[in-house]
Amino acid sequence: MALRRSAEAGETRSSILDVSERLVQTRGFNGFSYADVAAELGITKAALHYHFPGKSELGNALIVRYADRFNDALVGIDAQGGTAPAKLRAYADLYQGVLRDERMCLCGMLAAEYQTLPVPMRQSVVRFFDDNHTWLARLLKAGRSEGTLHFSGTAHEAAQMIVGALEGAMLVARSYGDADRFEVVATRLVDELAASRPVTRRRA
Amino acid sequence: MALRRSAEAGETRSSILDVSERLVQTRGFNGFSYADVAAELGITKAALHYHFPGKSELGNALIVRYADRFNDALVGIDAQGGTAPAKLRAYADLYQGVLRDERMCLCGMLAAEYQTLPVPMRQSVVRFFDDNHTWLARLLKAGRSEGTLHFSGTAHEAAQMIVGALEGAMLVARSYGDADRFEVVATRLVDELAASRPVTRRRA
DNA sequence: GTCTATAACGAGATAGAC
DNA sequence: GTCTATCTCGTTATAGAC
Repeated sequence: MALRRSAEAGETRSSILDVSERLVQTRGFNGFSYADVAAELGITKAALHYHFPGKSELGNALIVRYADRFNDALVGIDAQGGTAPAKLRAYADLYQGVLRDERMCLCGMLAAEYQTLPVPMRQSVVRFFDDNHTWLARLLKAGRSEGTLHFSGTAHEAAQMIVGALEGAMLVARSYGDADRFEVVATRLVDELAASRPVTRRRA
Repeated sequence: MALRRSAEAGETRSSILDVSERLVQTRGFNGFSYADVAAELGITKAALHYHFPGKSELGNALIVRYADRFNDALVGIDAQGGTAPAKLRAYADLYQGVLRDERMCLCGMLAAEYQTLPVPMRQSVVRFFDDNHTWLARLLKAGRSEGTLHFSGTAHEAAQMIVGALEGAMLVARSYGDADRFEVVATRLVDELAASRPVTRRRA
């Protein structure tokens, strides 16, 4: 499809990852093929197999790169300072950016297909969620300490809820082709946590 | 695989739906085949095509049956009375029951694969979510009126958040093979809404 | 209603030339 | 690094016998 300029320094490799990533995020790991990627890049399937021996290796490389990029974004949020609620909003905006591209979170998509994934990919997906939970729990603890975030139960539980709520909101919003649906939920979620209110209840 | 007794009154048809439903909920619509279903039922693929001409028809029948069953459950919750928070908890328990079976919500799974689905299936998926939002919004409004549920914004927005949060919690919990993760989130969600607290904030 | 048989296609993957 | 050519298998689907 697209014209082919001569490949330089891992350019093909990253192009393959770019196209595959978009296809997985929109169609799922079981919903795209080497042929799709090859056609779009104007190369052959055999060339793909040179860079990634099998779909399993390609899939795992996708998750690792995605998780790295996501972690970089989290570091960036921490680096630029701001209040805990602002950081939480920035976190939600990461998801929103994905959805505005008409994509599902890569790992949210793979979570749906989890039982059909090669084992290495499964581990990478779980690691992605673990990293998110850890980062969020730290943010939530800090926010609670400084009195800017309020929630019941442990920070880790709240973190799990946030990740789940954002992933689920993306999942459903995509069926409506309506990113605004996500925005409403994300705003509610952040505002609920940032709202000043008494937290006077039991834990689960 | 399973032994075959002679088919009576639509029994084969419903067996096909049962097996297919489980396969879609665990592996996805693009992750199962007629061969899988046929093997498990001990019949041939050709027999499947007699009952459901194509995968599209089978898929749509799955959603319709699932949505009907879900709606029956909602009617059941309404029928047995109880407080709005109790009904909300019962709603969350519907999801939990699915997850304890190591399944994803059928329509949550299909939402992930949305862009690869035949158009009739897409419409049925959206209808499922619409029905859920409608039912929940009605419950939320009633709860707010009687002072047992508290939330900011419109009931419909809150309903969208609840559906998304439950779907997302299922999605992630399944990757951990840990239904308890869902339980924690569901309990938090219900408790947050049932908690008596001032609602003194702006809408999104 | 269910079977056998087979068509038609696409998937993931490999060998070996350039 | 990329190609052509090919292989093997799985998938959806149909024709026609029983």
